[in-house]
Amino acid sequence: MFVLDLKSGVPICDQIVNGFIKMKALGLISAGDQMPSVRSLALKFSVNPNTVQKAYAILESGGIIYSVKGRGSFVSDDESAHSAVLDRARSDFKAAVSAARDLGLGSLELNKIINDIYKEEEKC
Amino acid sequence: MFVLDLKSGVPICDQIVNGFIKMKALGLISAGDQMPSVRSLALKFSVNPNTVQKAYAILESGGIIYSVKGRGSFVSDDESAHSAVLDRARSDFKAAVSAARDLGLGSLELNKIINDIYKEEEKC
Amino acid sequence: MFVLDLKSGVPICDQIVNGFIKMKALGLISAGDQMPSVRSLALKFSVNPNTVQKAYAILESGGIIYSVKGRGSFVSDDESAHSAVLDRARSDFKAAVSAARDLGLGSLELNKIINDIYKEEEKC
Amino acid sequence: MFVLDLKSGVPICDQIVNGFIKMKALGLISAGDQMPSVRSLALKFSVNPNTVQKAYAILESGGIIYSVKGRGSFVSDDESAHSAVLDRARSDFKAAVSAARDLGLGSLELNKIINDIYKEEEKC
DNA sequence: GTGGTCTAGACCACA
DNA sequence: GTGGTCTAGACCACA
Repeated sequence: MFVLDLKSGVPICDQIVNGFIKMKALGLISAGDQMPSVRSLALKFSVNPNTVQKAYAILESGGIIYSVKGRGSFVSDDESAHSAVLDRARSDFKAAVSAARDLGLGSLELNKIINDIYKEEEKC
Repeated sequence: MFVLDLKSGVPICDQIVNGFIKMKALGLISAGDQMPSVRSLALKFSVNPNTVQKAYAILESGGIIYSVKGRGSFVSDDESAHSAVLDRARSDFKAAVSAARDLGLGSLELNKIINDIYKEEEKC
Repeated sequence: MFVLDLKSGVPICDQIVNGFIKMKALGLISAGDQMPSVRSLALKFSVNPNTVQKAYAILESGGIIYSVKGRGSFVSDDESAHSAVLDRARSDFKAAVSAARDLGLGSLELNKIINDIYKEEEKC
Repeated sequence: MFVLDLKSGVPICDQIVNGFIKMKALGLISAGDQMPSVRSLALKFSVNPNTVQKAYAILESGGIIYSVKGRGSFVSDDESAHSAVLDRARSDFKAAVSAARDLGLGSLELNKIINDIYKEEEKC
């Protein structure tokens, strides 16, 4: 399970959305798996249920999960929805690379920044 | 001159700041050049003059431009400003890498995207 | 037999009710036929027995089926039930028309859609 | 402007979403037009600003409108987004027609229901 | 002024 | 128990 960083400035809601997208990308959750209930996740993260609800609504509108009243929320088997998310992530990243290039940063330095950030992750 | 994208979600103020930084990086404006007046730029972009004013203040605090009372704002020749710009670019890029990582993109793929974009530049 | 679509957002209970009504309309079940037991259907559909029970109660209150203590539920031969089914169908259809109208679809287009679908039937 | 029916059972939020979609379909609002502010619409409809906010978020996620912090919300010029909404409406309506047909309703009766509902509108 | 996020808490339908 | 909607009200960034 992922962790929230309340001080990061990134909306809690988005952190939850991204957390589950990453979990699916990593294979930690798969199509058909039941999501934790809105209330239980809110308790676990010590946030308001409405915030979790909003995150789940975003995931559902993106086709990543679906909800059944009275039963719970489940990971969708719509792979195109998940790949659409990754496509957008790639395109956002490309824009960031172009912006960095335009300001004069070299490819070697960008590669180094990436490796530093990913190495940092390994430590955790 | 650069264009504003109101739909992008990026604050107008930031877009103006980044636009001038990029113009300087690309050599479209140089040390000593006079900046457009706050009023004229606000009219041109159809935005609130306060927003342009704020962007100029940020550029000035970063040493990119300087203002002379009664005459206007000018592009600075302060070389230390250049490194500040690069720092800002690096920090923006780091944020983009973290965002991509959070969505499950691997470092290898990011490195590949960078190399593709920089190779494309060589062709030009 | 019909299938349930958990992702559709339509309450499971309603889907079961509609499924049997449709089966009767299509002649797949007839007056006197025994209904599957609540438990067996719940197992088959992997839903809560209470949900099937509720669906059967709705079907019974509509005169579509009747239950005999200790023996099970059976398809009714009550003709008045048929008109109740049609009433329900009409009211569902009216809701669909209102929804389409609210989104700006015109009556001419709706009439055309109907005619297209019914012409398609003639071919079969 | 459209009106809300608080007794209808249809979520207020959806009524607002559909209201604007219909207004766009009818040409009452066009690409680039500024939407009423969240607060002013909440006041006008006597509903909570959060409810309007949610409706606007749904419209934005569907590409119907876009928001600019500090400036307001505007009708998008993404026509494909609007036609996607209409496409879904058509497909929902087709499903309703098929369901009605399967239960034995004739095309003449369905056409009559449509005309009755649309005539009712004319009176208003 | 504008939109965006979040908490707190109520109430509903559905299983 | 589950998710969904809504109100009330606070606080934030941005223009």
